[in-house]
Order: sequence, then C-alpha cells, then structure tokens
Amino acid sequence: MGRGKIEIKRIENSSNRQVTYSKRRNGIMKKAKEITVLCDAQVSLVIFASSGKMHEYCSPSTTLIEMLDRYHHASGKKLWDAKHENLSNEIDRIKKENDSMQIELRHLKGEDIQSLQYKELMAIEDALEIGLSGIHNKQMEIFKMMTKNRQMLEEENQELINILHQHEMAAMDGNVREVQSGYHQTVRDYQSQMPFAFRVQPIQPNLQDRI
Amino acid sequence: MGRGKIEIKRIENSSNRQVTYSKRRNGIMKKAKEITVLCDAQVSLVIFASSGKMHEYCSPSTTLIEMLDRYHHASGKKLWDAKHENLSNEIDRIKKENDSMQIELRHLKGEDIQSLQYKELMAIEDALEIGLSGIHNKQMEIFKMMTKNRQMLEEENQELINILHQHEMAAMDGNVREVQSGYHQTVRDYQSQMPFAFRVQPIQPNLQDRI
DNA sequence: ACCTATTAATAAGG
DNA sequence: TCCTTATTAATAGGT
Repeated sequence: MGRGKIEIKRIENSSNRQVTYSKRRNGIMKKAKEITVLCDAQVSLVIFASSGKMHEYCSPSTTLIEMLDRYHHASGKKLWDAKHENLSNEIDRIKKENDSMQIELRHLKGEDIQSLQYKELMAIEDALEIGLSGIHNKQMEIFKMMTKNRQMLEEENQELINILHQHEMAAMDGNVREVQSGYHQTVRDYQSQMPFAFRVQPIQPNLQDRI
Repeated sequence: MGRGKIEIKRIENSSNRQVTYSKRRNGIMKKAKEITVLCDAQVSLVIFASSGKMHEYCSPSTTLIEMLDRYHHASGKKLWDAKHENLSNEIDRIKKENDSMQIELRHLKGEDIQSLQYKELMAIEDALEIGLSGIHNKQMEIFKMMTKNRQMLEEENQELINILHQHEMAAMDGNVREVQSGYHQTVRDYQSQMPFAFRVQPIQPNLQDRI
C-alpha cells in the first residue's frame, strides 16, 4: 500500500528502514487503540526498534502487570518463575566472572600466590612488568609536562620582573603624576607588548588537578 | 476501509463486534510480523478479547520474558515483586563491582591510564611493585627449593656412584658366586646403610608439577 | 514533515 | 469462519 509494492523482508537501506519503522509503528499503535475501542479488547504492545528504543501501548482499561497476570493465567506459562530463574542464572554467571577477576587481581597484588606454579608466576610477572612500564611511561610524560610548565612559569616570572623593574625605573624618573593618572593605560601597554604565552593566564589549565 | 466508514467507538452489535475483532486481530498480528521482518524490530503483542480469550505474538528473535526484561530496563517501571526487585538490585550491584574490578585490572595492566592523575598513578605503581616483589619472593623460594633439591640429587647420585664402585670392586675381586647369589641381600644392605634422604624416593613429591 | 499514487485492510453482505 | 467486493486506510517513495 504505497507507491509500489514491497516484499516483506528486511529493508537494507537503513534510513528507509528507520522511516518505515516509525510509520508502521504508528500504524500498529493506531490499530491497537482502535481494536481496543471498537471491540472491547485489551491490548499490550511493546516494540523495540533495532536501535534499542522502546515504545509501548497498553489499553487504558488495564495495566501491563495486569495483562501479564492474565497472560500467566491464560497461557499457563510462568513468566515470574522463569524470570526468577533467568535472574538467578545471570547472577551466577556474573559472580563467576567476578570471582575470576578477583583472583586475577589478588594475584597481581601478590596475594594468594602460594599455590601457584612457576609458569603462572612468570605470566603474572610479565603482566606486572608491562603494567609497570605503562605507568612509568605515563609518569614520565607527566614529569616532562611539569618540567616544561615550570620552565614557562620561570620565564614568565623573569619577564614580569623585568617589566616591573622598567615600571619602577619610570616612576623613579620623577614623572609621578603621569604614572598615577595613566596607570591603567600603562599596564595595558605592557600587556600588549608581552608575548601571549607570558600573560597571566593558566598555560596548562588543569595541571593542578593532576598532581 | 470497508463498504462504509465506521466511527472508532465500541461496536454495539455483538456479532459484528466479534467479527471485526477477529479480522482486526489478524490484521495487527500481520502488521507486527511485518514490522519485525522489515525493520529488525522486536515486538511483543498480547491481546485479550472481551470474551477473555487471549492471543499473542512475539518476534521470533526474542521471548516475552526477554522483552519484559528490556522493558524493565528501558522504562524503569517495576514489573516484578520485591523478590525480583532484590535480584535485579543484586545484579546491578555485582555488575558495578565487576566494572570497578575491570577498571582496576586494566589500570594494573597499564591500560586506560591516559586520563589518570598523578596520585592515582603512584598508587598503581605501588601496588604493582608490591605485587612484583611478592612474585619475586615466591620465585626465589621456588628457586631455592630447586637448588636444594638439585644438591640433594647430586649428593644422592654421588653416593650411588660410590656404592656402585664398591660393588664393581667386589665383583672384580673374583668373588663372583657370592655376588650373584647374594645380590639382593647386598642391595638391601646398601639401602639400610644409606641415610633416609638419599633413598630413591621423591623428596619433593610434586616438584615436577611446579616447573 | 508533507504529499499522493498505489497497495492493503476491512465492513458489509452472503 | 470463509468468500467477495466496494470502499476506506495505510503507506512507499519522493520532495
């Protein structure tokens, strides 16, 4: 029912698929509402797009939970117990994952290694050394950054001292009134003659957060 | 879409209502199947007629339970009783624990450390060094054990060589008959004069498993 | 999001 | 419930 007939098979063009999805989703929702009104039926409709986004409809005279209760009664399928079992299984699975990670962590921390065999010790040693070298590289990187930052601050300081010195010299020359009245202008001039990097602005804005 | 237009309101004629119900129910089911195939969507549809009779559709790639699970996550609405709520909470808790362990593991392995702060790097470094020293201690222990074991084997070897030598000397002395007839007795004598540790018995029973 | 030619759904009747 | 068919509704493709 459109400009052409389409086969009922996955729409490969993803943007067409998305458009068709939302049109047809609206269509189904509308049909669900209509059958609810026309025929006194009760409908629960849950749709997940392939993107994972969910839409739902539930007839206004009921709730999803009530529908599921009736489903349970009508079909005999135990949603609750099955759900319970699923959750338990998932917990078991995750707990196992947890345990093995915990063991790995303890081994890396040098704990619980009494019963380990030589090969296992070697593997752990390798992992630790790789980790340590990664950390050392990162530390070196930070160290270099700090050194560079310190140098820049020192140069900036020196420059500021020089400027201050010039300022004092100018004041000592006795031209006090000009200095007082033109103070702000003067400072602005000094700023404009300073290279950008030496202005009083954080050069490594978040450096303090990392140290 | 029929011989005439109808208003969307309850169909009062009960037999008309029933006919329309089954036609439209089929229509919705068909639409649900179509959107599933066309758009990669997942649909769960449960319909109760006013008679109480139930019909359902669920996309073949999933189950109602799975859909409800996803519903739970996507909407945040609680469908389950307290028991299930507890299980869900436990899953969340364990998953969080899992995640933090995973992060810790990755850090110890020198992964994902780009965004770390200096203090954190130091802590990881300390942990790695402690772990490494634990591993080294254990390795040293194994090494000492192996060395000791080797020494004992060497001494045992020497002792056996000496004994063999004595044996050969006795044989060369020409007392061949006595050696032949008394062979087993002789060996037993030699064994009884060996210190316990030098007997041919595994001194570190499972050493081979550890190397 | 809107348009519209075309197909699909279905109301009424048997 | 199934068939038929006139009619309305949904929607595919394009803008």
